[in-house]
Amino acid sequence: MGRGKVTLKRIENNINRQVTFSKRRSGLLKKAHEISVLCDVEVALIIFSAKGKLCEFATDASMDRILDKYERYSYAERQHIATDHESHGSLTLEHAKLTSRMELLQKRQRHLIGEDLDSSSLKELQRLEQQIDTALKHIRLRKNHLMFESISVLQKKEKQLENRNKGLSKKIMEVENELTQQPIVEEQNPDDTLMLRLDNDIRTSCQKGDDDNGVVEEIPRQARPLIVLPPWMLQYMNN
Amino acid sequence: MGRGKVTLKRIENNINRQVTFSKRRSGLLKKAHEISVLCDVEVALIIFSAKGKLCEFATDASMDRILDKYERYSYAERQHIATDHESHGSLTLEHAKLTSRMELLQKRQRHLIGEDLDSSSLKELQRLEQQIDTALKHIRLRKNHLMFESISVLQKKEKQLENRNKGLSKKIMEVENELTQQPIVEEQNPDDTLMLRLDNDIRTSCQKGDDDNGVVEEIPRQARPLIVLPPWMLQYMNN
DNA sequence: AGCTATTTATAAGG
DNA sequence: TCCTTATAAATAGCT
Repeated sequence: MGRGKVTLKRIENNINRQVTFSKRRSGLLKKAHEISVLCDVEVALIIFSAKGKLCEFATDASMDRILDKYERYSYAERQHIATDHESHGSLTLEHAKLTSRMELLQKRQRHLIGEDLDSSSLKELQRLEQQIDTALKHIRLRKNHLMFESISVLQKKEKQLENRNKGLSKKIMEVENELTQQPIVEEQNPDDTLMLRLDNDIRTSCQKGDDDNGVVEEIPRQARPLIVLPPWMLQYMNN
Repeated sequence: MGRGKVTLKRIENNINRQVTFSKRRSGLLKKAHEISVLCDVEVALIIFSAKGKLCEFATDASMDRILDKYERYSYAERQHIATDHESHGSLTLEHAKLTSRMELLQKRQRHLIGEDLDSSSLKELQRLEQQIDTALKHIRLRKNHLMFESISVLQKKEKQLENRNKGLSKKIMEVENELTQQPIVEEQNPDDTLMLRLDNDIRTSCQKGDDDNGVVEEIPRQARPLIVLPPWMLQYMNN
């Protein structure tokens, strides 16, 4: 339909192709619309221009509904054909992969927390035991590190507070001496009464991780500071 | 284009509508094909007849690729509109959920094997340690169970073999005694030389799981059978 | 983008 | 559903 006959072949002239695209695109959209109205059917039309611009038409059922329907329809068809497509099929495929991977992870996780072991062989159990043993070492190492860190921070704070208290006491004494015959009030850090000296307890409980002997951060017994623990930390000392 | 002008309105005559649909459908498909070839663009056309029959056309890029592209394209557009569709959207949603869940699982798994602990607090580490400790107990319990089971089976077999050997020896002796002056051949199960008496080793190594004392299946020292291990099992006795 | 000669699509009828 | 044919529509090549 036009002054010349068309051969079904890509139009090489860039401009011509562009123009023809424009014209035919509108024609196609119009016809899609017409058939949908005249014949009362659902139509979805998607056109990507060479530059990647999207142009679409869909019956009022809306594009998504139609695509959804299409997916369900064609899925049902190829349910057993198992054709692997890259894109959409791959989402389904991905989904399946993820699900199975997840199941594996969950199973492994159950094993790691000591559940569901009935199906495991002796060899698998052995490997599991070793892995968990190593894990335990790492965790205790990290825990000890955190605890000692926390402890030394607290000790520093304590020192600072004590020093400040001394300074304050001194000042008060001086002030009181200046004001003749006022009774001397002894200042004491109220926290001191709550602190517990737990050097030995810590040393034992932190090393309680039996096999850890070679792994625990070794702080030489003599070099290690006298550790003073606040009571809330006691819970972390027990297994 | 036809003998009469068409008005854009649903064709009420059932037959006519059906016929027109048929004709226009092929026309539409043809035009879709033409534009895709002539203008070198991607086209996807989906038509559902009134009866629900599917009719489709897609450039050789394949329907799925184009629909996928469309999805991505339009997803980018409505990224924040957050329209929830039933199937398609939910597949994507499912996918996202699965992915994030998986990441969680993987993270937890890393923790369980003692990796990636830097971000964990003291409290978390404490819980992890307890959980793993429990897991270790369960695993060792199961391992011990399997080993003792295997051992007792082997012992039974050994007994049977020994008895059979005795019977055979006896028989041979009798036969030999019958045949005057034949030299006596001593029969011995060749496996006997490979067996190792490891009662003590087992008892110590199986209980080596330190904290297990209260958990290990207690087989009273005296009631426990003398355990004879085949050499291949030795590897499972060491940590 | 608009024009128009021409090709194409298709409505109506069998 | 397919064929025919008159005619409406679409559009190629120009401007």
